[in-house]
Amino acid sequence: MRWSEALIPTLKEDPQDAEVISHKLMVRSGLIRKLISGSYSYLPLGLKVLDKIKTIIREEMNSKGAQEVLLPAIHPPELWKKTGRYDVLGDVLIRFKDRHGKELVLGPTHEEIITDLVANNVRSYKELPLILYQIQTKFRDEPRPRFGVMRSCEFIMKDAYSFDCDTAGMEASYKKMYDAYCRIFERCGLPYMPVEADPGIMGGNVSHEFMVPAEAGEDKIVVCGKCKYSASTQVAKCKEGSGVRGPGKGGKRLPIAEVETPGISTIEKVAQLLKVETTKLVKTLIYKADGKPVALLVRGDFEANETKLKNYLKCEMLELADEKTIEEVTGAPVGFSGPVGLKNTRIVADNSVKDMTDFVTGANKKDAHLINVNTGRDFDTKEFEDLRMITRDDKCPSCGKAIEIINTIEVGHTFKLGTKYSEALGAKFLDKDGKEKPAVMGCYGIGVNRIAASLIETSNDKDGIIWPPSIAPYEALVIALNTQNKEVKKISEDIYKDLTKGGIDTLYDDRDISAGIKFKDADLVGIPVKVIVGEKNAKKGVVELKLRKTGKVEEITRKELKSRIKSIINPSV
RNA sequence: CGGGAAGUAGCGCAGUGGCUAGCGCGCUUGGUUCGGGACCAAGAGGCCGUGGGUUCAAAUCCCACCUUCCCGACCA
Repeated sequence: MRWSEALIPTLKEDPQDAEVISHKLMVRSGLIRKLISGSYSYLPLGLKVLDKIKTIIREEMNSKGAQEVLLPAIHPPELWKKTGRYDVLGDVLIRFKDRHGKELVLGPTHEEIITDLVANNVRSYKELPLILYQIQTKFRDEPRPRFGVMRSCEFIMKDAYSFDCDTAGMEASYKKMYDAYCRIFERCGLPYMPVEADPGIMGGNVSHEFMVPAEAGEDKIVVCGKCKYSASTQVAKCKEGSGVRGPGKGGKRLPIAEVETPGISTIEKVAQLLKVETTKLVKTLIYKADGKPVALLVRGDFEANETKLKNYLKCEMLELADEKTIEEVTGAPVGFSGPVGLKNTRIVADNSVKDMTDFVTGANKKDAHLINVNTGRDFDTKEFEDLRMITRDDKCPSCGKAIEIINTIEVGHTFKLGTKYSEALGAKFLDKDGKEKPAVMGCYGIGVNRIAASLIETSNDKDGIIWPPSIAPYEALVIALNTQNKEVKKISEDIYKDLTKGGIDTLYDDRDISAGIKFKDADLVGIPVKVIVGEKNAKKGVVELKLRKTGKVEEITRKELKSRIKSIINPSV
């Protein structure tokens, strides 16, 4: 492609509405433009990147025997109602009506649709296993689209689904996809790490997230430098008693007493007023689990982990109770809840509360707290579990050494689904033993746009993007420094044609503008290999080859050029 | 949905009651340049987010709404 004919609107300055680096650089380098919040147009250069990522994904999927399909984006709500996700997804699911008044939804993901397809077309164990995938646009009404294409309402996802006769088969399919994912992210040049994660509303009990460490990441994971343990903070187990500043164990059991705390309703303020550490307080959080109130107790300095609570309670919907419910349950306004005297409410407690004695809680009474509360004496619960968020002071749940908590971007997620969808949608097959069984499923997602954004997030400098050859919009850029010079122009043209013919994806900057602009644009757009044709070198019969990543310069004859570039962009050949 | 910020030329911004709304970059034309965002000259380009109000007079003050960004809530 000739730059003079291409639509590559680069910008000198950061766009006013971009905050994170990848967003700024994607806009500045002419990859994307915003239409509305959470919805972006891909310009020629941006689309080329997406296409290269898709090609890598297809190659790796196909090599594992997965077959590509294309499912519709418009779905009937009935399928979503069958699995209950019509309600669970809530406002995220975009709903609308056609001209006949029939309700339709836009696909936020495709478990329901693919399972329905398999249910209608697969009858026998002989047709399994099956792995189907597609690369398609998903629609989600995100509560808060953010960071350019990192979290958008319309995005491209590669989603794959495996169907097997039994759990062992599913495990094998899962392994195949897991391996393919590692290959994909590796080939895209991403520093990724797979971590244990929570399946959330997808269902199933095991899932892995593929994370790219980046400051701008929205997710947090725990990593252990010693034993390589890594997990999403949502699921990372807290070793009992491993949080620092443990509660004062033992001691006397002092008589329970009420203290006045007018208008003091936060943990910090109560601790301040009573002149005690927040570790002497117990937070009481009232939740609604499938509509029923549940009280969760957590030591004052810890944070509740709703994922763990939800999994422990085995409920579909879990949300913090609203003010009205809290008043009904506790008889007091928000901020004064406590376990003592709670009626008709299940009380569950985090392990951090187990050994605490003489602690502080709300009194279930406006402007009052209780001191010297003791489990067993003043209230009771047998339900102690790991229900809090891990902190950086916790110890590695695997080896007990220090851990780190880092920000990451989720670029992929794989799930062992089991039979949740196949049962709900009737994806059954006749097995060898003549019995009808539901297919055992797995599902596997990759955010295609997110791969591009995460790469930029982890690979850039003050001048712009640094693409790896594998997903760069072009592999090489030929710069004719002075297009007015006949010789320079001729050599550049020849090189451009020669490289292109030789199978190197080449962009040719033939614009009649100053060299400085060409260099700045080249660095901004970040094409890995620059071939610079200037007057002086032309006379010497050489051209200059400069690498974006290292800045390394070599002078090279035109004869050697093609094979040298090939060895750079594809080292294995 | 709660808190905060912002909307003026394609982009980045200035203009806080006054007469024809500016600056830089970009764009067009002509000329000079040509190895890291060159220079000269002449141009084009604005419902000052929308609607209402206050005023002799509003980009500027007031109200409502829309849009965007950030933090939180939420999130596969």
